[in-house]
Amino acid sequence: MNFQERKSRIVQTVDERGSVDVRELAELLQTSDMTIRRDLTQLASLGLIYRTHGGAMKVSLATDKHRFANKTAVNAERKDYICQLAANEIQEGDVIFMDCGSTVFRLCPFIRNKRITVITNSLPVVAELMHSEVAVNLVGGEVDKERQAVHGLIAEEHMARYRANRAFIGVDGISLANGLTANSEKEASTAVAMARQSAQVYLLCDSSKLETTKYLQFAPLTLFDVLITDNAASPDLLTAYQQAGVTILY
Amino acid sequence: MNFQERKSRIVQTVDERGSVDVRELAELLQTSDMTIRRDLTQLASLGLIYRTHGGAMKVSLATDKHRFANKTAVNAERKDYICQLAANEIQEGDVIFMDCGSTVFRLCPFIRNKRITVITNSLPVVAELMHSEVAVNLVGGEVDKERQAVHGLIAEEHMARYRANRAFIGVDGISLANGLTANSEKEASTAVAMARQSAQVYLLCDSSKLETTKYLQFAPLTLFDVLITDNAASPDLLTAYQQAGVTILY
DNA sequence: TATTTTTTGTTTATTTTTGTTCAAATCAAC
DNA sequence: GTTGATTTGAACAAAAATAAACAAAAAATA
Repeated sequence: MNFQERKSRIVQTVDERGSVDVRELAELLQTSDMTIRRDLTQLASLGLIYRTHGGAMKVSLATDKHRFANKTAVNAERKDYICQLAANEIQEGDVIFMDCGSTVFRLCPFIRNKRITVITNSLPVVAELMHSEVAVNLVGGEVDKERQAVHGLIAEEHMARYRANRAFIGVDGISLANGLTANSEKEASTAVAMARQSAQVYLLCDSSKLETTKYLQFAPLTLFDVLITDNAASPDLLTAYQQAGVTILY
Repeated sequence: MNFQERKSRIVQTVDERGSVDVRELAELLQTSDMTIRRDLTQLASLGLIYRTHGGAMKVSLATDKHRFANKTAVNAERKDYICQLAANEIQEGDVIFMDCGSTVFRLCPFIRNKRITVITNSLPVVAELMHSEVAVNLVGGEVDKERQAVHGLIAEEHMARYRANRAFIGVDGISLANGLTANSEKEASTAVAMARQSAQVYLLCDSSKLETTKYLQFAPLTLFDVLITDNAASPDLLTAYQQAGVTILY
């Protein structure tokens, strides 16, 4: 068995079974774990399979969300810490925008009992606030099933009709050099639209996202007024941001 | 079983069953409670599930659909018969309005696999069509928590932006003498707004509602083009309606 | 055949994931 | 409210998987 053949059999096996682990493949193909690992790394870089810790999966089974889920430690505590800070900023009677990011979603439990109005394009946020004290205004337009959110032209027109006291938005990446970046054009334009209509714009961003850059550069750091992050961020980094004129809460 | 697969299966199980507890999952996936808890925290932070004390729930508008579902159970067979007739009217490529009535909600299973666009103000309809072939356009505006729907000025403006081939609307009462009547002003005005924007308007109305009158008289019989009802209606009654110029499908 | 290149296997240190224990938080029933 | 049972997450330890370095084997080339 030459190594081309071995690799094609790996792809075949992964496709058949959906997922396999290194040990199984080594057994099946009568070779060492290390060789399998090397093969998997290579095949994954070609996009033929999706590499997991301990094995591999069929690409189609690993949705974007799961792919993200499988990445290292998405710190729930950090997000909750951030959301607690964010919730403290909210006043009774406020009208606030909430976008469809996963960090922003976690804000829901902290505002359940406040007498405020939330304008959002996120269906999970609506579901979460359905039985709460909060008055909800849902942004209309085309439903993006993947993100469980509403985006697009009509959605932006809708948002332009309202003025809010605060907007809470998330980003995929933020850096001093490249400003705010995102993985998706849709989320980016929604964030901008919400920011435009709000007196005070809060960026919710856990420290792991600081100084990371995603493919779409969509706004400068001046889009928001306050960056809320967690206390795991390095002090040097925070100082650098402050010197660049960014107000930080942590 | 690698850990990515485990997380996929957790999400899958939660979606299937609606809710599960930590112990069950640990048993099912042959792992420890702590591992399950860690997975749940992570998945929850991504918004894929909703973490509860002791387990997890499906994040979906469907979470509190049971109340609505109970309402739909009244005259279920008649309604399904009506919906089947309604679904037959729909062509591939159509754009249709669906309002927030319980009869109209039951149309969802019949259109899951059609390549059409649905414009609706009903959150249960959106939840139901989230995982279907149908493209969904959600009407924006203030969320009416009691009816799980969107109503109001902005909602009507939103609907006025679109033209549809067909509208499927429900009413609480219909009679030759009083025309269309409703229990709620909100639902009535939505129905009228949808009718105005559609080439063909279908009224879905089980026979128990024929010749009943509710408190709000909101439109004449000419609002709609076709009345779809069930075959439990008395022939005399149907004849009377036809003589009054109503097109009936049953 | 000898030499180079490529591929594979082994060892080791590092990283990631999992399991256990225990104090604190949460929930439910009173 | 208070109590008591259950659930939780933090800390730590154990297990598993990984990548890097290097050596051995196989293949390609001269």
